[in-house]
Amino acid sequence: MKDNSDMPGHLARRFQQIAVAVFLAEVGEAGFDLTPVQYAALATIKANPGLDQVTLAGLIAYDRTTITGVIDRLVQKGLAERRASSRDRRARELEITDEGRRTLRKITPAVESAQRIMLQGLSTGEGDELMRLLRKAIAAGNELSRAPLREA
Amino acid sequence: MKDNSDMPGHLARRFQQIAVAVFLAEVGEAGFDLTPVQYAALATIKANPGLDQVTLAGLIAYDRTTITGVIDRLVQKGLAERRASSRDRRARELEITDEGRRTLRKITPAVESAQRIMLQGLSTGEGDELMRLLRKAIAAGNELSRAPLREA
DNA sequence: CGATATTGCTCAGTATGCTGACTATCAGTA
DNA sequence: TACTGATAGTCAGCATACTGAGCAATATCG
Repeated sequence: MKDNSDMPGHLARRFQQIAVAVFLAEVGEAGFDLTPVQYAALATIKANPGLDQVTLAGLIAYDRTTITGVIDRLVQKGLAERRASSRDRRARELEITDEGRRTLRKITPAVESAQRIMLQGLSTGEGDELMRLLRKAIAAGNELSRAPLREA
Repeated sequence: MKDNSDMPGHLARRFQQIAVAVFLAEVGEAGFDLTPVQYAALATIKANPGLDQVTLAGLIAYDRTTITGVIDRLVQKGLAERRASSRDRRARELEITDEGRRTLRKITPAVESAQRIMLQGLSTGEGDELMRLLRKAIAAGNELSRAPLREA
């Protein structure tokens, strides 16, 4: 039988597990309580003010049923707002709050530090190559998950 | 601001997301209802008969609080058995059942096919290199998650 | 215009994963 | 042997992720 470490699926799970742990550790040490998922959502809301939930989900490849709870928590923490859209009464327009902006700004060094730590065992060239290969594999498999990436 | 695709953490999450979807699709098409986590646990029980839950968790880098539920479901499906250990009354000895063995045997082609599909966008050499880099990054970060890999 | 299809969002249910706490048991030592 | 610490397992609680269903609103087409 194959060893676990010969299975890309197992390696994917393990790398993601470490990535989340490192993110939470760095961000927590900086005094913030934000998950990787919440961070990505908040940063994307800031970069695309007024976007709706489906568009947000597409931009970061989340399932639309997952995003509901994520935004609930961002709103509950006072970092984002959810408003009814005037153009489409089904949709919700998302905005970042001033506190959300402040949090993003202050949290950035910890987030960047976390990205470095995840790759700490690799040289710079190896880290770049890993990201390139991941991007390529992800692009080829984009449509295979229920939550594919969608351009704006 | 950095793009998502420059963040190893985001790429990790996305690759894992696709890997799970591909696994479930291939295994489901073969007529089985087994998650990647359940598969890894079952295969490891088969390879290490009578091992306890903490050892199993270490071998596949699961949290010990997660493994309880995973084994519950394997037992519930009739694929594994959980027995009290005679040497240590705190511990549970895990065994695969005949049906578990049958399931593993029949599911293997689907699992291997899933591993290939995850890397379908890469050449053979690139796939090998991706796995090498993931293994290296994971080895360096092994102790950073609550559920590090532990040798037998 | 009206029937139909599609879309945006939510919800119930299930399965990882984690934190932190707790019980029962075991191991080492004074 | 009694005390102390460590270990195996479970549990409650929270946060992703997914499936599948449903509701309300919009878009499309005959």
